Amino acid sequence: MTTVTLPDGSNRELPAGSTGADLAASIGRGLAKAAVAVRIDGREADLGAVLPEGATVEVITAGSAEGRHVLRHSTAHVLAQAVTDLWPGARFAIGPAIEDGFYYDFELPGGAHFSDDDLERIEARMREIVAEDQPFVREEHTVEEGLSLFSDQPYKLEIINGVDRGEGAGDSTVSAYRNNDRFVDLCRGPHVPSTGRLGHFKLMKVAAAYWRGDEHRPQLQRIYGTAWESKAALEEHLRRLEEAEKRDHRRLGAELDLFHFPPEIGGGLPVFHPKGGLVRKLMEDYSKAEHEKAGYDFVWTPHLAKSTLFETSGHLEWYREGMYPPMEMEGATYYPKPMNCPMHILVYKSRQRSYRELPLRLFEFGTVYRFERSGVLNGLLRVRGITQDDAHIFCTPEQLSPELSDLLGFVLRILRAFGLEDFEAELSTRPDKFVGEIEDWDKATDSLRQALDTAGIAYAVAEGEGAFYAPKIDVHVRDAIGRRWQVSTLQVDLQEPQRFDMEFVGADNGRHRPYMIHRALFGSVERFFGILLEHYAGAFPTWLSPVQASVLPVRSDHEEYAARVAARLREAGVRVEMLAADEQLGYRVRKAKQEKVPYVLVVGDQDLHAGTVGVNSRTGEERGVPLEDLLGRLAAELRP
RNA sequence: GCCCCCUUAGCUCAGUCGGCAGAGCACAGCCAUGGUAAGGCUGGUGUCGUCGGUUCGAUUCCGACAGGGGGCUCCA
Repeated sequence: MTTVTLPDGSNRELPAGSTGADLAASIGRGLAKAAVAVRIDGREADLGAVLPEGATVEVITAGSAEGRHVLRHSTAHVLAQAVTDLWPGARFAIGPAIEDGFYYDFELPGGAHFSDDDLERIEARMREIVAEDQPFVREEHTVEEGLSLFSDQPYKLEIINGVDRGEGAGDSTVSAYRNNDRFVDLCRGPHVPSTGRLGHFKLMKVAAAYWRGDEHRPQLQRIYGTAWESKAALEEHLRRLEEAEKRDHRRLGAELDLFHFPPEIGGGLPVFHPKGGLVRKLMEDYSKAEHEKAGYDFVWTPHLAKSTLFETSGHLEWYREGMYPPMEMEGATYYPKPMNCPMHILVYKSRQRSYRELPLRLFEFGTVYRFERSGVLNGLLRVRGITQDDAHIFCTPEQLSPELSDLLGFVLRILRAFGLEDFEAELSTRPDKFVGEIEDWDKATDSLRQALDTAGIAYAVAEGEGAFYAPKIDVHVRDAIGRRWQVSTLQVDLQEPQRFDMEFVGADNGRHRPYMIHRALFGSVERFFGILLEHYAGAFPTWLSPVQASVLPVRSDHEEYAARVAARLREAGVRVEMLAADEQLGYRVRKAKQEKVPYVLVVGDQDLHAGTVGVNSRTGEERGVPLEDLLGRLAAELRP
């Protein structure tokens, strides 16, 4: 007999030589059906693995996160098999499970490329493999055997050689999974018992990807797919993708007449139309008012500067490929600014500073220009002319920690005002290559950590992921459909104060180096605009809506009353428009609703005499609402 | 920058197995005055992304380029 411990702490006795599948079956039929793998003493293994005496064993089911991972990875193997069937001699690299699916990287004979039509052929072949219900048979090989088995697969050889060098935690063997005489793939596992367990998948797209993510190494053909434990889960996923497409800010930008990207201007350079411009102004006005209350000073700096400034700042040394090319003028070389910080530092340095005026908080909506590679542009989310809501805070060493805590609280408060509530932060610490002193890094990192603890939001620590000049906090938000976006960033710059030889006079009458905090709250106004547009699916909250109320007279002879209602709302500070009765009422309601106007107000005979309006809002429809009641409701929604 | 896909009316798209193109919405005019998501009739609209090649003839086939989308890489 073999005795194993289940996750709930109970023991179970099984005949000697029992496998994970036997265990699942002994617990229940449902579990046996849903099982795809097991975890034995914390290590994932195949369902067919023999259970050792005394082990702790957990059955992994298809619908769990780990189970989906196994399904997806197994589906990736089926993909590789289908590709090698259709393109004999194809080389394959890696095929991991990823969020929502999997991919596999290939190199086709003769450098051929996959087309979209190929995806259909491959998917058809995959379905045949699933129908054949081929077993996934695990094989253990020595490194030498592995090298010989995969002698025609250079990418696999590189992986095996990596294992040999100790990257595989000292293993001197490699494992492979064989489906039939023709197909065997190097893999750590685990896999589902057989291909018949798969089937709820779809190949999504083909893309190029560099081997090991290195653009100097060969470019491979990557196929992406999605895979789920049931038809319903797959369909739900595809439905979510459709939903995301409906929310696409580029589509909404056109439908709601907010902005566009004229090809005449160039990629990544949007123009905002009147309604988009108004939303943007409302965002900026609110932001400015809050910054003013929080003790910021407003500065303005130009878009160009001489090369010497960016030599001093180090941007030309470190960031040249991200900058627009230089312009020669009267013997000097000018660059469009890629960042605002050097200019703000010059404001600081315009005279001698005393500790008494610190912290000095300089704020600007500063438009910077970055030469983003054409392939990375992505609507408003990635542009080449970026308006940062940028501030630089200069403070004494003693002020650093309290300032950062206040700052993070301020950032979160403003984000909440825009309807974003679900935050996750990331604290990035000192990388291997860095500038400055370790004590400064430690102090800055501790202060950032303390700010996160004070704010009480969830955060992860990304060890060594900081910029070479600064540890930082990145704030991510989740939008209405659960997607994660990086917005705000707070960085403690450990380089620029040095490079610009910044100083202040302390209480001791000595000269000291200030600390410098960079921070952007929206990140970029354009990007934040795009995120908000997708978050709200175009239906901005009332205070941000370009048109807050539409007044619709039922017939022409109600137009005079409608105009009085509109005037009354306008006096109360509501952005209101009237849709005259030259079309049917239903048509005009539809039009206003499609424009996402939060309050559609219908006035007719009843209202004329009673001084009321019909209110069709996002929460429902009401008839005969007294105008004064409506004004009261609206007043509460005109501010964030 | 690299790979795949796309580009036909203001928008969404159909179409021509090579013979100068179409539907809905939008727009304009007229009629309809209608209590909550498309009333009716009439009408105009296109260098079929650009340039080149093949052809008697190219929007259609081929190539290059441009713009857009999805990825990769990058994001001091």
